[in-house]
Amino acid sequence: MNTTVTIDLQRASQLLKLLGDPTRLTMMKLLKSHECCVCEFVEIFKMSQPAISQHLRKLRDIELVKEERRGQWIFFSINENHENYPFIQSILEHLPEQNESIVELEEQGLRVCCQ
Amino acid sequence: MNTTVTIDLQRASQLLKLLGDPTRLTMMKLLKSHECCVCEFVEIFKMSQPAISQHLRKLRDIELVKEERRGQWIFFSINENHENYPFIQSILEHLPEQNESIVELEEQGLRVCCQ
DNA sequence: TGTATATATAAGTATATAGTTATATACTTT
DNA sequence: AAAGTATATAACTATATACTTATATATACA
Repeated sequence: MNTTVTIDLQRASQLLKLLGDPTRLTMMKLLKSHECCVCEFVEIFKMSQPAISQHLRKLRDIELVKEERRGQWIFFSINENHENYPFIQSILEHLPEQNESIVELEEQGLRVCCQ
Repeated sequence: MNTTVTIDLQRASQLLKLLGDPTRLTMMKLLKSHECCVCEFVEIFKMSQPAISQHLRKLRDIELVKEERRGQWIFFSINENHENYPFIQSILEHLPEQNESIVELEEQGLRVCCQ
């Protein structure tokens, strides 16, 4: 009896295509352990705000990430309830931790905290 | 002590981008358990020979697959010695077996055997 | 040697993708 | 209410991608 959950090939390739971009893949790895807002990503990736926003939209459209507004900021986090989260997680496991980017942000006083 | 082997993010996204195409992803899953030649893929995917050949070239360029000529045919197989094979394998594990395509080929007498 | 089969490659084309700039929207603060 | 900050979206552009068709190459076989 085989109880392994498999993912439809079309679906899997769609997810892999989305992760097949260095910016989005790094975002996912970062979000795995830290909530981040758009302006933090702008700083981390040294990319324009619209470029970051568009990457996040793709991740959100397929519901890999959730967003939550807190005041001016919109915080993004991993959607652990995603149907294919185990698949995503098994991919992210192979990637190096990205804590340095967060530490750098904190050192520069650019980490957004709005509690 | 953390002994997990991680993959550089640039490298990982490059691999994921390659797998982020339904044809190539299915090819990889098929090759995981069966050697196949170009003309078999042409039949399975109902795609033109150059289209198949070009997908296989991308997989071969990054050394995810090996090729071996036997007479007229060139057989492709998974490169289990690829540096990132564990990563690739952990992805393919989540995909449904593609044995049906092979069985169909055999039923139609289109499976190439050249021993 | 000539013809058929299998595969690769080159060149062209349509579409997808990732960025850009400009502008709109939403919230905060004064 | 006005100005500032954070984010989203629209429109545009350059490049990448996945095909196509035409042709070249390699092997098999009569």
